[in-house]
Amino acid sequence: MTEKPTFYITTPIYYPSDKLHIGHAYTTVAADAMKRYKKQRGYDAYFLTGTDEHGLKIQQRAEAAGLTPKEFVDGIVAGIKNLWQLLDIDYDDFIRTTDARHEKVVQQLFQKIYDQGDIYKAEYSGWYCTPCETFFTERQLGEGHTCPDCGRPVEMAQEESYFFQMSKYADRWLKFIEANPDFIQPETRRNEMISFVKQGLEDLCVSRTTFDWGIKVPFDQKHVVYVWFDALVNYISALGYGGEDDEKFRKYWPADIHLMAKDIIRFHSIIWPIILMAAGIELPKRVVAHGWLLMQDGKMSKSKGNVVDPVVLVEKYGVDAIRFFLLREMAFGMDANYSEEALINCINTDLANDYGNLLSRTTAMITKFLGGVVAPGSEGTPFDAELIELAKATPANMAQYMDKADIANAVAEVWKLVAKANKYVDDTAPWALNKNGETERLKTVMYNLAEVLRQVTILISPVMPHVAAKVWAQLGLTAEQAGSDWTALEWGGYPAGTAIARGEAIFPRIDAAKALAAE
RNA sequence: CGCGGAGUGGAGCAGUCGGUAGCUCGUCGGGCUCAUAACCCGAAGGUCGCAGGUUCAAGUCCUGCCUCCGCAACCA
Repeated sequence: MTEKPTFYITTPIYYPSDKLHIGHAYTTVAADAMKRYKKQRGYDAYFLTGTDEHGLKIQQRAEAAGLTPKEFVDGIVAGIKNLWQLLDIDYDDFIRTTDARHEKVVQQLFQKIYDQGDIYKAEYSGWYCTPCETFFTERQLGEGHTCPDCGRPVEMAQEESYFFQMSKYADRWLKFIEANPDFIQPETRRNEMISFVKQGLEDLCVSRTTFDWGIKVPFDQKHVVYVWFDALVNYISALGYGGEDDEKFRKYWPADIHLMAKDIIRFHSIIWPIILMAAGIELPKRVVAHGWLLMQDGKMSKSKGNVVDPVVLVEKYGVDAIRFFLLREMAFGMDANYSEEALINCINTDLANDYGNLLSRTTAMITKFLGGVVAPGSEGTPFDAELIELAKATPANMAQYMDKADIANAVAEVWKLVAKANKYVDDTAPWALNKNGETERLKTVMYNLAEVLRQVTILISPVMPHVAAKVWAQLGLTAEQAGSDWTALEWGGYPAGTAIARGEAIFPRIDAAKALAAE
């Protein structure tokens, strides 16, 4: 037995200071769809997500709630795992930065890099808000040098910190990026990162003494490891890097894709690779940044009170519909506008009218005209050839985008086939064939439609994991007969002579006025 | 002169090497009647932010300007 090729994909680890919103859901759903797609194509795909649980903000939130930080994050993490279950996220591992396995690796790496002289002690100075115990950058400050959180004036303060000598690696980083033009995607982000590094890199502050909810610096217990040196390491600590059992690390690293939103591309494409360079570890293959879901009034944020809770949407519209909408609407790397109207419109047109209705009209005709049994007839026409040709080309068309993490266009390719099938119904006019008693021809048409539906459903199931079961039931197939991976895409896989079973609409149309009024 | 992105028919977006401006939704008209008032066909609607420049030819390249958005290290 030959080894399957591996595919390792990650989402960022989320900060559990609050419930997650639809944006987090987007990142995770996208990663999940890519993992499922790779699995379909025969890869040994591994998908990691998790939470970044340290830091002052968590400590403060916990205190406010009268809990220990660990108790506090345990509660939030339970909610996050629940959300991923609701969204059908098939992750292979969930790393928490409070896991012992993670803390060990962070300390080990910190020590190693310190020992080789790339971490040094110095004074950190910045704008400090004493009540909030937080440093802010010039840009983060409010009017007249005030704290963006509490609004009180901030002051210049100093603190002893450890610094990671990133500046030393800037040239090596630039050379690496030049040699690996696809490392950062999309290209506009790559250009952004290059120009950022060319401006000159500052050394990174990697420890703090102003709070203690974090991983202790191994050789200086006063200090706690600061954010990125802690969080980013999750991608390898979860694989058992540096431990006695590092089988997963050897198998899956380097990661194929680190997926994230554009705001944290810098950390993943600059800081993380440089940490790895310093540690002598191989770099990931690609860092992919997607855009944001924007609300009518701009960026989603707690202060604007415009965050969208994915749980509510899933309960209202169903998992498949939400997943489909997110992945279809968001053009690769770009921001997209979110609105519930757009969501409903997407469900009604793409899912109900195009796909759902295709299944509905197909099963109705098979039932009415052919007594509910599908088997190919003996007569074909150029219309058939055209449809079959597109069906055969669609997987490759889809793959061309999917392999670039451009899910929206990948879905669009599948939908071209759905549209073609709807047109095929009009072109062939099965009701006329029925009237004229052209049974052989009619059988062929209906078979082709059933087969296209089978193909489309397999192709779209990484995006909508639930829909297949419903479609198979209506097409009279068991999951085994229908097939689930790309080897099942051979044209003609629908078993001849199958009795179908008409059913309820898989995606009922939504009355927009009513749905929105029910807010 | 801090950095970057965006400005294309009513809305949301494509436009690769410069060569008659496309897609989805919406609107209007027609067709069909198998279907979830769904499907199919057709039409209207754009001086491609503004002003210059290069060119036989510019949404596409160059210069300047205007508007909006994001970003400097714990908001996907």
